[in-house]
Amino acid sequence: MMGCLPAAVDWASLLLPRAPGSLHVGTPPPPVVASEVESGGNSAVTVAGCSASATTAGEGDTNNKAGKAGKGGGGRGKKKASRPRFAFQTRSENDVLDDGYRWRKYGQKAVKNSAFPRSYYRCTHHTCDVKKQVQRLAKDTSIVVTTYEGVHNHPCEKLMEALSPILKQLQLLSQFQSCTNQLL
DNA sequence: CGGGTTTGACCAGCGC
DNA sequence: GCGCTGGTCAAACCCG
Repeated sequence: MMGCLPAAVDWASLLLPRAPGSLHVGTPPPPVVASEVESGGNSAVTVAGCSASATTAGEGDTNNKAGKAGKGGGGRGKKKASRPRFAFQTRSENDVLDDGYRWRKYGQKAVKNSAFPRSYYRCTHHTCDVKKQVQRLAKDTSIVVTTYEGVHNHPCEKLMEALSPILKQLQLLSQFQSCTNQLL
């Protein structure tokens, strides 16, 4: 794919505890129509918790009313598991933002009120059952809505690799602060 | 050849 | 109860 941590995503800010409305993890907040947060020139990330409907689109209708021919193979259904779920909008040319994890696409659906299909991804890690949905906003096609479901139960090498320099800087900074405190 | 993507079909939830 | 819609499966296909 591409490099880790594209510039379009302010991952550092995502990882930090933020004010209410910025990031919800695991708690089903009220329906969110998140406002955009410009961070830089070309990047915008909006984090929104979501309980049921994470998409807000408003036009088009390209659903597939597939004729249901009888064929063996089915046998699944949707589980309404109340897993931690959160969504955020990214202004990006790429539908799939590289968050450091490896994802395998397992489906794509044309959803109602959206000219763009919704893609379904699943974490390729054996023990991990995290899913994510990716969809472009019909209103603003430059905005990609990514909905994560579940929490990774394994480390992300790429993410840690990317964060290690930042962590080192933080450690140095904390050391520096403790030194200055002693001097004062 | 193995892993990932595409795509058609099935199934269940929900609204009317 | 029925139809619509979203979510998922799995075979076929693609690519390194």
